[in-house]
Amino acid sequence: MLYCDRFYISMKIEEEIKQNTFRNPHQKAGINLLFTYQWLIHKQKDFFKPFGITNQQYNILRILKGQYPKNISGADIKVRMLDKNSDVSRLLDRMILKKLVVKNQCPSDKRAADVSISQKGLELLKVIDIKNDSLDNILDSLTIEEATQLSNLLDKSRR
Amino acid sequence: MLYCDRFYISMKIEEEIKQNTFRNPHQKAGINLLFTYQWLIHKQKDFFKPFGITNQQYNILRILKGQYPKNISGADIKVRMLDKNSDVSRLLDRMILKKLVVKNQCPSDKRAADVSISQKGLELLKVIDIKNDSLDNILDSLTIEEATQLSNLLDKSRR
DNA sequence: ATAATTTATATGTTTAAACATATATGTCAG
DNA sequence: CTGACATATATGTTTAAACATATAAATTAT
Repeated sequence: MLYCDRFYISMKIEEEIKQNTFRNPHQKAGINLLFTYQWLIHKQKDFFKPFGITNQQYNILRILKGQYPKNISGADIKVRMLDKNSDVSRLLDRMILKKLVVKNQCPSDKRAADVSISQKGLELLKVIDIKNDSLDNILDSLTIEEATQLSNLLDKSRR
Repeated sequence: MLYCDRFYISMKIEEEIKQNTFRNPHQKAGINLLFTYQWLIHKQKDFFKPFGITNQQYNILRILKGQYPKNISGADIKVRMLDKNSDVSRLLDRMILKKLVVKNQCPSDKRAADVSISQKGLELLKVIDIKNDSLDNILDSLTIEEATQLSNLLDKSRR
């Protein structure tokens, strides 16, 4: 966590969006989820910016590293992604331009792609991993128990 | 809630993104938050689509209705928005084209805009409000206590 | 009063999201 | 084997997000 953030006073969602009443606790939770996402995603964006990649690109690198040295298809990447509506095809195009990933036609299914992380991609992840703590620590005002509880409530939210 | 959803079996985040291990509970909570946001935002997008507006446009309509019949400036809209990085200027342009909002120059501060919801905007909100339940009910697998708890944990997440 | 600074909004540009459609390969029923 | 359908990916187009910069009015300092 950045030092200056220690002086940041946390605000409730009511104050953050200057709205004092909500229809019900469910509406409030939903709005808070949308707001907190924006808060988190912008923190993450700031974190990734010096490395020249976006959140989604990092997400793909992580997925590919998890499979390394195996190849994986674009469809397989998609089911592992956080945003299932991602345009994987063009996301990969941009990452190929940066030489972070390698793509070939899959020999056993000529429709599919064989995608894997490149040496350069692995090295980038290694550099990012050194600073990983500051990524995880974005949420460290929660205790371990609270983080677990939050995750469980989010699972339950989706039915 | 849609009838067909009653047959949907909720999955934990591990299954949803096919990732079994996380660095720590905080990383897991963060990933779950990003994933659940995507789940929620796409549900909401589907909800708003028949009305011809986006989530952000609805958000602005709500804000303007909250002030109605008072005018409010673009900057004031921004501090009330869920996404503080919104391009309010062009968002309003699009809504003016749809005749959902009205914008004039503020006489007491000629830099500022006096924005208010139009009659057409109010009527649209009225139609949407009738179906509001299905918006709030997106999260109704949570009890009232859980929804409150989730909201509190989200507040705490942001320090 | 004037220059410097801040604030409110607009605009230009690049990149990505959203959505529909196309193409090519694979699978399966008959 | 053939036709119908499913799947994997690519591409075209429209719209919006991201970011920098510009303009104009208001505020502040000197």
